[in-house]
Amino acid sequence: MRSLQYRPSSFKQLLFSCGGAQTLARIHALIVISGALAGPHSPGHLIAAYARLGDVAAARAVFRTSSNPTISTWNALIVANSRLGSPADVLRLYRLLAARPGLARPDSSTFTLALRACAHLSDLEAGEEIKNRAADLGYRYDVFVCSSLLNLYAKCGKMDDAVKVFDEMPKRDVVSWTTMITGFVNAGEPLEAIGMYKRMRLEGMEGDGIAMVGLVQASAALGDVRMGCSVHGYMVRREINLDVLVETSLVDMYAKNGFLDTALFIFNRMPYKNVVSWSALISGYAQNGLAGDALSMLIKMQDCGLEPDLVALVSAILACSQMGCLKLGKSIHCFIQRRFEFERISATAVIDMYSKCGSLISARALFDRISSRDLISWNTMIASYGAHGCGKHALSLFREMNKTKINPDQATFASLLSALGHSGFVEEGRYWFDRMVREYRIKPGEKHYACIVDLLARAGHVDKAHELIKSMVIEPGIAVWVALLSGCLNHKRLELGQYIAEKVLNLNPDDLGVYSLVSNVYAAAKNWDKVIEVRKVMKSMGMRKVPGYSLVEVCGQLHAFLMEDKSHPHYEKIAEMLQKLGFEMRKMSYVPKTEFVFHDLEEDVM
DNA sequence: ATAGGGTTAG
Repeated sequence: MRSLQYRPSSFKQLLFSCGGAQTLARIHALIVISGALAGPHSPGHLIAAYARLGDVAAARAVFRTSSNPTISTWNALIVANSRLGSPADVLRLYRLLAARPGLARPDSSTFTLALRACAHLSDLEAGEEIKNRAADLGYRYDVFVCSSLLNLYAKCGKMDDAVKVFDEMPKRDVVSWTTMITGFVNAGEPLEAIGMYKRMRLEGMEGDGIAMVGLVQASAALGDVRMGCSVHGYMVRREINLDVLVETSLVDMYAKNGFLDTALFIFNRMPYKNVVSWSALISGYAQNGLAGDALSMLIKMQDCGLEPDLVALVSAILACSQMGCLKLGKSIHCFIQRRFEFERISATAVIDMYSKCGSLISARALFDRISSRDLISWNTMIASYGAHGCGKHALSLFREMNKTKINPDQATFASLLSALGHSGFVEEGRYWFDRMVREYRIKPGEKHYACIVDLLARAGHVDKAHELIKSMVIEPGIAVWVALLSGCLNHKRLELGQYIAEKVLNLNPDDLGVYSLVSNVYAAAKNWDKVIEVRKVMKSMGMRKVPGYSLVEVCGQLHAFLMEDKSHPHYEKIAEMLQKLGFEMRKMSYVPKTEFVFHDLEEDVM
């Protein structure tokens, strides 16, 4: 370093390669001693070096020593603020320059930095102003300026405007293409994103790792693991560096779509993982119903010394709702409240958890605390009422929702119709189904038909339900037929029931409950050959599949009950209580339907 | 030599 002391032009290189704060301080000292700052050399590089280390205070201090800062010196200071994540300060500095032309003339870097700050703040208005100013100064078609403008539009949900700018660009590079790809992914248009990539390849441009992240996300959104896999292979073949972000997006793509082994394999081999990588895996487990694995991963993450972020905790909440772990769910909720700001997404997840764990009151209390509810928060609360058999509450909440600016979607109606059905509100159900189609212009899907068929069939309108199915535009699936079938059973329409049962069996259901219903229909019709046949299928399935069970949490302890399961330590007491309850219910004139149930079950429980 | 695009959740 001593030999460099008197050669100020070498400082530039030195500053660029300098590693730590201490080295930088020494170089700074040398620069001061050599008198380089007083000379014609701009302190921009020194400021930039401090910016790279995130030391804005030092960057500012150096800036203040400069008497006539050039635009690069200004830019260096702006970068320092940008690095620190202070977009408001970036804009403040930009405005200072814009307001006083005598200071220094903003260049492409200045505009780019300012536009990026606007994207951070989602400030379209400021962005437009900057864009116009940039155009005036001759930067209208600058690739950097345009790319940051594209990004601003994309972040503000203005893909139409982004497309306009993009199409007018005379030159595009990998960044501008990638901005469009990512923009479409985030806009929920993965097919458009893929289309962009194809166009890019047609123009002879190769994508890099960041572009691949966009494609991996698009594959994940489409549930197209084959495509995701080929993107993965492409990166390996082209020796694109698989950094944390790329690998995390791969873990997410595989995990989300049920390929948890693959996801875990990649995850385990990641040389460096961060909180986001862990969260991606945890959410993958939770989304695939592997609640236990999700929770044990959360614990493992903490054992590795990492603090779970909100995403990991929301996934853990999801796991709790699947397992009915009210106590754990509550404590995670408290943990979230202590550490994070009140936030809509996590609140909605917690509402769902409380509801699924049986605590409807807590769910509603939290719903009332959300000040700006969105579609999903409304849908979740309406579905909660439905699941608890509170059709009235679901309907009145739905009416309240209609007073807001948020329009119900197909999920809202699926929840509403199911709520009305479970409460036996036949007329209301038919009424809202009708309005959904006519007024809200929502095309009924499988779920809606299943709800309405269930509702009609339950109320004894089996033929009407059958007619509705025949009038369906989409191919009726298992759910619809099962709804009708169960109506047939309840109303002793066994001739039709057997015909429907046949249809259901032909669709190869994957659900033991469906076979059980089919078997009951045949049993009611005394078609014993068929009963034996179906039970055989069930038996072979039972070996492969985990049968459904109910869970209840008592004092933080989970108790699971399977069909015909006597393994619980307090089985005797429980059976005794069940008998008592059955007796009480009969006294209140409730007549349980046991006539179709298998004999062994009948003897055991009733 | 300064600047633009990237990972997880209801």
